Amino acid sequence: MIQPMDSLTPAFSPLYQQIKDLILQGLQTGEWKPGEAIPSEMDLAARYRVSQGTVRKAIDELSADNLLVRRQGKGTFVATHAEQQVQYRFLKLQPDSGDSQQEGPADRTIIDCKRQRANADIARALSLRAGDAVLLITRVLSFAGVATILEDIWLPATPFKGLTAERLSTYRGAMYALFETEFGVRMVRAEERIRAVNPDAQQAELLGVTNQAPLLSVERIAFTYNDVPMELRRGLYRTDTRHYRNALS
Amino acid sequence: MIQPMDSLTPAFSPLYQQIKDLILQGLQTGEWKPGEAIPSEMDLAARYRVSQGTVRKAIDELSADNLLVRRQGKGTFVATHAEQQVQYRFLKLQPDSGDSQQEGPADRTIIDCKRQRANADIARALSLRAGDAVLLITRVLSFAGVATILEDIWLPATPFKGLTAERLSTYRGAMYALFETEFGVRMVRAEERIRAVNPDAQQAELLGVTNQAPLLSVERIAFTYNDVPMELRRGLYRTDTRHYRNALS
DNA sequence: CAGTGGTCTAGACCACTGG
DNA sequence: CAGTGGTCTAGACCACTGC
Repeated sequence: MIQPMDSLTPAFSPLYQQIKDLILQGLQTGEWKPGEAIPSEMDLAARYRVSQGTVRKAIDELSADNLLVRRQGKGTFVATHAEQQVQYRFLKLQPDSGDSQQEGPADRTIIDCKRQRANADIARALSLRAGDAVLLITRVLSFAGVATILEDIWLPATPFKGLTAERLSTYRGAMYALFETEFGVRMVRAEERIRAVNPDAQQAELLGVTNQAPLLSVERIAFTYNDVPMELRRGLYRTDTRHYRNALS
Repeated sequence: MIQPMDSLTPAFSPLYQQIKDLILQGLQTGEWKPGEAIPSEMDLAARYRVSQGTVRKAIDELSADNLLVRRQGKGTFVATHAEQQVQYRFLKLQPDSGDSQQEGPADRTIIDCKRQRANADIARALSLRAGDAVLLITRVLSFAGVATILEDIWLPATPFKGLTAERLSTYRGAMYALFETEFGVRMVRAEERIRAVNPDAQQAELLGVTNQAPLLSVERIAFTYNDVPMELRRGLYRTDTRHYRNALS
């Protein structure tokens, strides 16, 4: 039940926070799908019996978290990885000079896609049990013809049942867009751990470098709604003509 | 002059944006110094002849940018690098296991602090002219007794006139806190470019690693108010027991 | 033109802090 | 207790979109 602020209620939360949670629920249950419009602020205000300003504050925060996108005059939309200007929203590797837009899309080569049992590490990262089934995708990204990123991607097998190397190869668009449209899994945020490492012989071969070449090791865990981890990525990045860019504030 | 919204005015901006700019101006001119309280929302509303809600929206955005900090019941304060829980606000290197808080403060050793003329690279990064005077500080940070970070820090000589190795060594607290209190320079945001590299012989020596050891190269430009660059840092990070952590959303 | 989000106001009341 | 920021409302009007 929606409750106005009240210090006597043991665990009270502001109204806008409750509205935020209700909207979030609509997103998780798929009532509103990525790319679709949610009801207008006035409609939501009527539905939840609160003022438009309260709904507005809830939507403000959700759109600050990149879960919703407001478009003046049109409506408020569920954020999506498809139909986005930038090809890779979470990839921070940029050319040292010039714009990553102008050089055209990366060339993606699937090396492998197989079913495995998760070891302890993988299971912990994905909140699974050791031995649970996972998919392991290995691929290489090349920019301007140069192999630059080699990554292993682990996905829990159940939500991604039916994903094949074939489907990955033929899909045009970001992998996260495919996850949305084919499996209903939307990645919302991610955490990365970065190190400097040397590749092993096989990795060096795939990236066309020696095994003394220093590479960036980027381990990413991506989360869907509700902070549920749905992907583990371990990438090796060449940084001889590119760099990982980060903004601090 | 403060203007309400009006489509006929050629370059109009929302009232709250104008208030935001006015507050920003007070921060830049030092009317309100780091750590101090700014006037209450009601006072500012009266001063600028707008409603409290409009002031509130301006402060909301400034505090989202980490320029102000709200404290319910007390007031709104100018953000500061001093009196902060975390020792290093911009340093994202964390121990692989455990908390960076519990292991105690880093040991800081100043290797060198000298006056130089900026070369083209340094000058461009700091928006100076080649040949302008800069300070170059070289230091090593050690965690739990292990030399982990070696960094060169370039500062424009004029605003930091009088900074010495002696002062840097004796100051207890973050370097950015010293910049605030002694030179009135507050760092507001920063950009980093990260690569994997090998050290040269001298760098390897200072970090106690071989010159085949892969290291993180972190180049940071820090900005004060108004996007003015005031510091260039080039750091080498050991990542054998630590990692650079980043949150993506 | 109607419908959407965006701005602004005035006023009420709540929650938190410190004297 | 007074003073601060935090929440919530109701209503007005502006700016943008698409029909």
